Amino acid sequence: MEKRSRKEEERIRRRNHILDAAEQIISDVGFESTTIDQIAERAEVGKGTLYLHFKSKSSIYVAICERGSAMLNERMARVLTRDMKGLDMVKEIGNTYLRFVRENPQYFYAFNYYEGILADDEVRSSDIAEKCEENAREGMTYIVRALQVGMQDGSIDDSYDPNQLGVMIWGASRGVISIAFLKQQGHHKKILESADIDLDTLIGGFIQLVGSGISRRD
Amino acid sequence: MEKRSRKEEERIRRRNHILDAAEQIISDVGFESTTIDQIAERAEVGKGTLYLHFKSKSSIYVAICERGSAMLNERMARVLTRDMKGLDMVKEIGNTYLRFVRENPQYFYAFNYYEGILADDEVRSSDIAEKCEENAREGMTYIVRALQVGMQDGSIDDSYDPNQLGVMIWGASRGVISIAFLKQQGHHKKILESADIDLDTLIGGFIQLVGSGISRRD
Amino acid sequence: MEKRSRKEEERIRRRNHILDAAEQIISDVGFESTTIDQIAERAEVGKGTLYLHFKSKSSIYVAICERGSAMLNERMARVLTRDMKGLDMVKEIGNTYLRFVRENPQYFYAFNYYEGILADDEVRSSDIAEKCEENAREGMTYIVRALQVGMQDGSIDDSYDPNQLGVMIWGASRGVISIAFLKQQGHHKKILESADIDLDTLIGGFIQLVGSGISRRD
Amino acid sequence: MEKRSRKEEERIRRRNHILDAAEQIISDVGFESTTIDQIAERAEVGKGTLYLHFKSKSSIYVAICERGSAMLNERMARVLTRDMKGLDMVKEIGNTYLRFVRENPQYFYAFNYYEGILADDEVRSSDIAEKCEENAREGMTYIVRALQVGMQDGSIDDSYDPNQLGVMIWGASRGVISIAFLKQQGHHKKILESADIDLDTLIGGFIQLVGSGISRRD
DNA sequence: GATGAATGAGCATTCATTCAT
DNA sequence: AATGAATGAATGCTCATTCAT
Repeated sequence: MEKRSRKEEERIRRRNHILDAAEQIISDVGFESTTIDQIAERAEVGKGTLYLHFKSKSSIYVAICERGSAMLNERMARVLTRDMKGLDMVKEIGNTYLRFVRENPQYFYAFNYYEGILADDEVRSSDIAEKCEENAREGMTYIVRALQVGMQDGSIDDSYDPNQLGVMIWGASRGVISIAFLKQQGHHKKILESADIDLDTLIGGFIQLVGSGISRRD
Repeated sequence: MEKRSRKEEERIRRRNHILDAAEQIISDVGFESTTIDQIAERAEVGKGTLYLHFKSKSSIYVAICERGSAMLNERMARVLTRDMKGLDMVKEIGNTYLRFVRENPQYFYAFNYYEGILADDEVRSSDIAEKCEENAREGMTYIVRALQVGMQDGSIDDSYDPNQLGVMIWGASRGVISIAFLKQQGHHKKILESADIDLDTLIGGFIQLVGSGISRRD
Repeated sequence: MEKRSRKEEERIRRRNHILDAAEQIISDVGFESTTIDQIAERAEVGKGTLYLHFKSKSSIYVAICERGSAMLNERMARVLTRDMKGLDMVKEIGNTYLRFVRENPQYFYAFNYYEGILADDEVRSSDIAEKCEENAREGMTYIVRALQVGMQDGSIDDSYDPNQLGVMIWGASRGVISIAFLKQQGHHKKILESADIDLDTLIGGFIQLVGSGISRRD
Repeated sequence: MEKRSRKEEERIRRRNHILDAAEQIISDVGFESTTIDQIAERAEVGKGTLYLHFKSKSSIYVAICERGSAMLNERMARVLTRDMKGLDMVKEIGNTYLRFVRENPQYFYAFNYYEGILADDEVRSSDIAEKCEENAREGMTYIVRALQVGMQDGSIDDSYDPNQLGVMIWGASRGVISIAFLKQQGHHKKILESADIDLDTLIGGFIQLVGSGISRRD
């Protein structure tokens, strides 16, 4: 059993090594223009080796999404264990999300690109895509749970449907962070510079805006 | 001058005809898999003719963005002329945005795709990209103006910076609408169906959420 | 109309030029190991140009078969116009076949390879494959007609079914010529050299054998 | 010596096991698309193990030919031991061949494929290819022997050279059977269906044709 | 100006073979 | 002996762009 485990471990290490390389290349040149050759070269493995671990280029991308969403979920789950009002939990989940994408921008790009990949039915029905969907659902749940807690403890306006509210917050957060990232890349310079905005201020303000929108008014 | 003008007019008509064709193809098969040949065939012009009007495939995409953002701006500008409270103006701009992307989904995809294209320096520094940026800035301004009106007439909390708030609302709206579109395409089924959400409800709720967040509390 | 015709002519010339090149390469290295790049290089055209004229590699092969079978048919048809007994016609068709494959060995390889290509449904249902089948049917008919003539003029035993007999002769000829070609390539050396056989003697003997088999005995 | 023999026996068993697997796969998917991985999996051995027994993929194919031709020879040899006229022996050898390819179509395909493989000099000079050639020569001899018997007992026209006649009959038989197989696979439908032909009728007729061609006329 | 034939760099993927364990 | 992970050369095909007419 010892040996079996060693082998399996090595397999996973190799797989992660390839994903690391892929993430680096994607960060450098973007999803669209990343090629299999580049990934193989960066990972210092043969091109064929990639296909031992992943069925196709798309499935590498999906695997990156899976890895990223699992990491993010882990962090968000931890917020729910803390002793605070639901409203603060929601805000804290927002901050967690922000920190995560700051530290791991490649995953943010991956998440955005993910939907485009799923056009391929082959990929869509794969185990890894399934897991990816499940992760997304789970992440969504953390937001909804925090909202429910807040509605229960009175910190959040309970006239909203928590599921719908969760989706809105999820989508809106993606959008705002997306804008913030565009700025980092130098896009929409005129707009964003005129507003004198940095990532933290923008997201901070947004969390406050949402917080204000959902908080109970007495 | 008459003849010159006639010629120029014909040029613009032709250019718009090509863009129409490109939009149709993109609506049918998506941005990534649209080819120059398809566009030329649909436009009923030679492939070479495309290159008389556009420097590259990317520049066609940028031109579509430009056209779309100009159309959107026109509609948003009209909201500002109406006699209503600033808060309602903001909401109405949101509704205008929603109606626009419902009626012209191809532009929504185009806006999202646009940023990816800008990686190409050649495109980035083109006149048309410049105009595109200018349009985005202008659109942004309409939101800011509505916010300023609201802060002045007392319907909107004036403790926010209107520029920052504008960016947030812009980004958040994009994100929420993006989610709604994903649902239409059948993505994230598990999450979105569990929340029992349709486009109108989601956006309506979101506008209410933002409205609630920014409205002045007495 | 003049210009139109010139264009079309050029197109056909180019197409035939590519087929010439393909035939040469196939003669040199065999069907299986011929690559698109080799054909393009030999034809002195870009790789993409090949795909302007042919949908796929397989369709180039089918086109070669079509060209070859059309040429062969033309020659066989001419035999039927001659003033001779049916039995002699059959023998002369055999000799015509022999001369054809001697002068154009590449077509013999092509015919043998043809069936393997048809596995691809895409190719199988193409216009060119259709034409190829039609040519094969037509060629077969020439043999059957000669047999019918012979049965009518009393030179051929009319107790056979001419259609069945035609298929047999067709198949047997293919087989014998195939053996003869193997010898040319140095295969089955031991067998063939021990029999001290050259192509002409072998085929000549075979034609005599068949002739003897089908001739009427009084 | 006992132990040595045991080992050797095991080696041969393993070798044959691999060939069995290879034949099965080839029957299923055809020669061209059979892969080493498939063979290894079906044989339930590691891919590397294949290379302990066979130098290359081609040499597996050659080994299949060797096995098949040895089996066929065994059957044909038995015909020669029977008490019958030479002409009937020839016909019976024909029938034996027919029965063999009906029961073992994979060998028929293998024989046809064999020549293509021999282009590779490496394979051509191998021991196993040598043996294959020897088998073919031996099979040829059985036909020649039967012809000689017939010429001696007066049932076959002795104006032919028996070696040449043997080659013709061998080649022609291959050709006719090949046609019959094509029909089974649905090729040349138009031709073959118009002749209303089944395998047995075709081959039966062919044996009769040859028999008639070679039989002595008084 | 308008055309579309020609181009060829670029790509994802396959698979026979090797070799360290 | 047996294995199977690793390899990378090789391949068919695409498509944005050019340029001679």
